[in-house]
Amino acid sequence: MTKSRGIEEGIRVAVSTVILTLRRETEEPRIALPLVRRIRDPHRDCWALPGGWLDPRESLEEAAARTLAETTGLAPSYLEQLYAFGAVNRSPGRVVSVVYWALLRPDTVDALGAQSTAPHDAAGAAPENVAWYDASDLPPLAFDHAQIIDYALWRLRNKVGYSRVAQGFLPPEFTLAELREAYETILGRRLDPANFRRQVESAGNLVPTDAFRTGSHRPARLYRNDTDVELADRGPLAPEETRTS
Amino acid sequence: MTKSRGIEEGIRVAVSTVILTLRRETEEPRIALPLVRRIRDPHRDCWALPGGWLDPRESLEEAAARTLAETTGLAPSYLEQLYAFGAVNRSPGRVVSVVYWALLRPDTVDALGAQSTAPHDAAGAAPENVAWYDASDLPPLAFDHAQIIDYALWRLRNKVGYSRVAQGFLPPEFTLAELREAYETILGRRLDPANFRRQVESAGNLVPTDAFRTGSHRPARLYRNDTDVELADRGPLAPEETRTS
DNA sequence: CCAAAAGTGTTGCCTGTACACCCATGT
DNA sequence: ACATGGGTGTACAGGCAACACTTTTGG
Repeated sequence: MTKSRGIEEGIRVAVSTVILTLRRETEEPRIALPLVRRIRDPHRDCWALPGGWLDPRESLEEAAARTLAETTGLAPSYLEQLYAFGAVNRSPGRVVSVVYWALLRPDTVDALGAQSTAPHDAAGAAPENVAWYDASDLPPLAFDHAQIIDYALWRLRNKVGYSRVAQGFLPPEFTLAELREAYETILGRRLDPANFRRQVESAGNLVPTDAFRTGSHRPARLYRNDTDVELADRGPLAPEETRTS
Repeated sequence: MTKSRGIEEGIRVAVSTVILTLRRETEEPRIALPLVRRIRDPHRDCWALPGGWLDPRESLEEAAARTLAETTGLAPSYLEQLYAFGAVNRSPGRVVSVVYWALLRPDTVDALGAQSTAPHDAAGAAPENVAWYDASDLPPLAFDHAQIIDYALWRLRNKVGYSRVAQGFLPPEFTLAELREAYETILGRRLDPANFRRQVESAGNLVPTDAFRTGSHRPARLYRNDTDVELADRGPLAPEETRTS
C-alpha cells in the first residue's frame, strides 16, 4: 500500500476483446472471430485481438465496447470480462491487458458484408487489416493471444451449460433447431432434438410466438428471448454500473 | 489501437486480495477476513482490502501474494484472480484494481496469534492497522470493496460445488467431519454426513490415511489431499506461468 | 406417397436426498 | 450403560439420455 509509488509509471492498461460469432456459410456452422494484423513491431505481421489502450475517461467495459465497434462497426449481443493478463514478459514495456469476450449475431455481421476471410469494408470506421478467422483454424497470433482465445472458447462452452448465452448468436426470433445448432457448434457435439426441446422449454427462458419458419419441411415455431433480462451473469457489477458510471 | 496514446498516463494499477479463512473460535465456524484501516484521505478511517500498487517487475499474481504476505505474514493455500474493477469513479485519479481472492488455513493463522478483532503482531512485517472481521459483520468499507467481498464470497460458494477449494481451509490431514464443516460454513446450510461422505469419496479426491483423530467419541479417519494437484481451476494460465514468468 | 424435420411419449439409468440403522469410543 | 459422532444400507424422487413414435410440410 505504501510501497513503490512512483515506480508504477510505465505500466499501461490495454483492453482487448475476443469477439465471437457464428459462421453459417459452410455446411456445418463454425465459430469465427475478427483479428487485426499488427503493423508495429512487437509481433509485426502477426494477428492480434482487437483492442487498444484504456482511455482514462472510460470504464473497462466501455473501452471493450468502443474497440469492438471500431473493429466491427457493431454492438455486441453479449459482453463479459474474461480475465486480466499481467505477466511481466508478455509484452515489452509493462502492459496489463484486461480482456473481454463478446458475442455477435451473425445476421448483423452479414449485414455489414463481412464474408470469407477478407477484411470487411462496410459503413463506419471499419479499419483495414481486419479479417475473420475460423476459431479452429487460426493464423500465427501475437503475444499470448492464442491462449486467451482458447480460454474464451472454454468459457463459452462452459457458460452455455448453465445460462442462455448461446442466444447471443441468434436474431431476436429463432427456431429451436437454430438454437440447438448454436449449442451444437459451441459444444462440438450433436444434441438430441427431443431432449433439447424439453430442457430449453422447461427452463422457461423462451417465449413462443405465433409465427412459424416455413421452408423445407414441417414449419417450425419461432421463439424469442424471455424479456430483456441478461443472457447470463456477467460479473460482480450491478447492472447500472455496467452502463453508466 | 492507435488511439489516445499519451493520454493513458495517470492510470494506475492496484492489486488487492480478498483473504478468507475459517474462524473456529465461536460455536459455529465463520468466514473471516483481514482488512486494513486506511490512513490516507480517500475514505480515510474506513477499512479496505489488503493490497497495493503493482510493481512493474512482478506479475499480477505475485503482487497479490506479496501484499497478502505483507498483511498476514502467510502464504495462501489457494489464490485465484477474481475480477478487474475499472469504473471511472471508483477512486479519485484513475485506478484499475485487479482483485484476487485467497484462502488461508486457520491453523497457520492461529499460529501467528491472530485472535478476535485485534490487529495481530506476529513475526515478520505484519503491519499495524490490520484487523480480522467476520464476513457477515463487516465495518464501513472504502471504495467498492463491500461489493468486491460479496462477489468473492459468491465465487467461493459457487466454486465449492464443483471443485475442492474448501480443502484450502484445512490442514494437510483432516477428518471428513472437518471437511464437511468447512462446506457447511461456506454454503450456510447443513449437509447430511452420510451423503457427504459418499459424494466426496466417490469424487476420488481424498486419500485415506492410516491415522485417526481420537478425542471425543469414535475415532475418525484422517484423509489428505489427493496429491499436489490444484484444488481448482485457477484461470487460463499454464501452471508454469503462474509461478515464474 | 415419400423424405425429412417438427414435435410427443416412454423407458431406464444415474445421482442426489432423506433417513433408518449399526459401530466404536469416552465418560 | 449410554450418549455421541463415525460410518453403512436402502429406498424414493427428479433429471437426463436414448429412442420409438406421431405430425406436418415440400416435392
